[in-house]
Amino acid sequence: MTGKDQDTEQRILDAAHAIFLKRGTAGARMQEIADEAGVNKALLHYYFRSKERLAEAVFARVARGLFPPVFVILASDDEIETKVERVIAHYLDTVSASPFLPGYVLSEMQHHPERIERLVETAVEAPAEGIALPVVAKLGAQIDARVRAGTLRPVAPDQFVVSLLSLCLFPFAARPLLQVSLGWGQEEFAEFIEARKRELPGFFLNALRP
Amino acid sequence: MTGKDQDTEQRILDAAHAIFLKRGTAGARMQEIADEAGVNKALLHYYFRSKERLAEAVFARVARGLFPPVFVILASDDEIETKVERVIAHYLDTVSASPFLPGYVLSEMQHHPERIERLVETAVEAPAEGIALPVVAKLGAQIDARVRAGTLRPVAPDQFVVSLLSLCLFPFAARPLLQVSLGWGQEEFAEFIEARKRELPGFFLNALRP
DNA sequence: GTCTATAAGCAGATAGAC
DNA sequence: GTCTATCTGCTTATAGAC
Repeated sequence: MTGKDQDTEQRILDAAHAIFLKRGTAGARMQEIADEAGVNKALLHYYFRSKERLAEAVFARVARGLFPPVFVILASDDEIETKVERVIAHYLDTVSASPFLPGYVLSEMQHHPERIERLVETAVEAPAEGIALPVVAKLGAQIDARVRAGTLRPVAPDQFVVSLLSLCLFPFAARPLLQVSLGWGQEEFAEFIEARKRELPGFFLNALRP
Repeated sequence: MTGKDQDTEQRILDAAHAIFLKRGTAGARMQEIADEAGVNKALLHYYFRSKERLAEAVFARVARGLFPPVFVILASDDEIETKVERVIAHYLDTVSASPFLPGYVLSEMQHHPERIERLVETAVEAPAEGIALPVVAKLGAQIDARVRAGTLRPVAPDQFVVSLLSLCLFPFAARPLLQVSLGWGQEEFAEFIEARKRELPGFFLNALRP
């Protein structure tokens, strides 16, 4: 449990992470993952038994890193404005470090929706139907109160959340399109994200003004 | 050129469209496409020579249907408000009919960015660097004029376009996640899009208020 | 735990009859 | 143009030595 085997399993998982994100699960090759990890192909099967299971492990790790942290922010007791600012800052900062991430997650979700279901089931203790419903409900109450106070424009909480995620994640998923159609390189895209970090909070909060 | 061969090529392309969108290029099998088209595997190679070429043909057709129409709207002489309303209506209407489309395009772009380049090259007569730059420039001038008139909040035109596309396309790409995490079925998602059709224009235009 | 060697299966592609 | 049959190569997965 300690020592070399722990290390190796982690190295394989990291390697699989890198390769799966770049090529997608279906396009990735076990050989390439083994090379990236600096071990033999057979070891991947020793630790994860099949490509399918390895893919599921990587997807679970990535998805758990991408969504729950933001749900925590949205479920906190912060003001709406603070939540918006925190979510935007969190996403644009963290995802900048691995720009393939949103595209990978969206792609895998589309081709393997059952993975999300399994992921939700093995998550916290409150699977029920719709793991995000409590967060949306709380957010809805918070919005309602502000609307009654006349300090917020009415907006459905699910639309609110989806719009917020859209504005943060889509630009990364569409990066290849943006770079080609606008003639950008790596640097221009990074600048675009930097500018977005500054402009998006104001844009979004302005949309919520009554 | 006329008669059966034209029909067959089209049937194969339609079948490939259906399968590639569902499974992704790497995950799709030529056999499944042949079955869907009601022909033999060998015919796919007769018409398209290789899986790669067939995939490229499908991607080109899909991408040309998804982006140019919206660029036409954005490049028109309509007022900003009208453009926003038209783009939202167009996307939410057309994409509702084939909800796999955004996820497919984003996924393929990520794994085969070179396809976008080839697509842009073989497009209109003005490839240059950045096929969308003229549209963004024109939009930028239009925004500037409105800002000087005090009837619009300043916003960078590229951020404007990306945000608009984000809000329209991301919800479809994230559909599996939304359905699972919010406990939705097909119907609830369709209702969500219907609600979005009504709410999004007001939301977005409110964000642009000075 | 980690390797080499190999099995087993499958997918893309072609040859050739009709 | 369309089919059946087949080839070739690659990929996952396992067996077994160390």
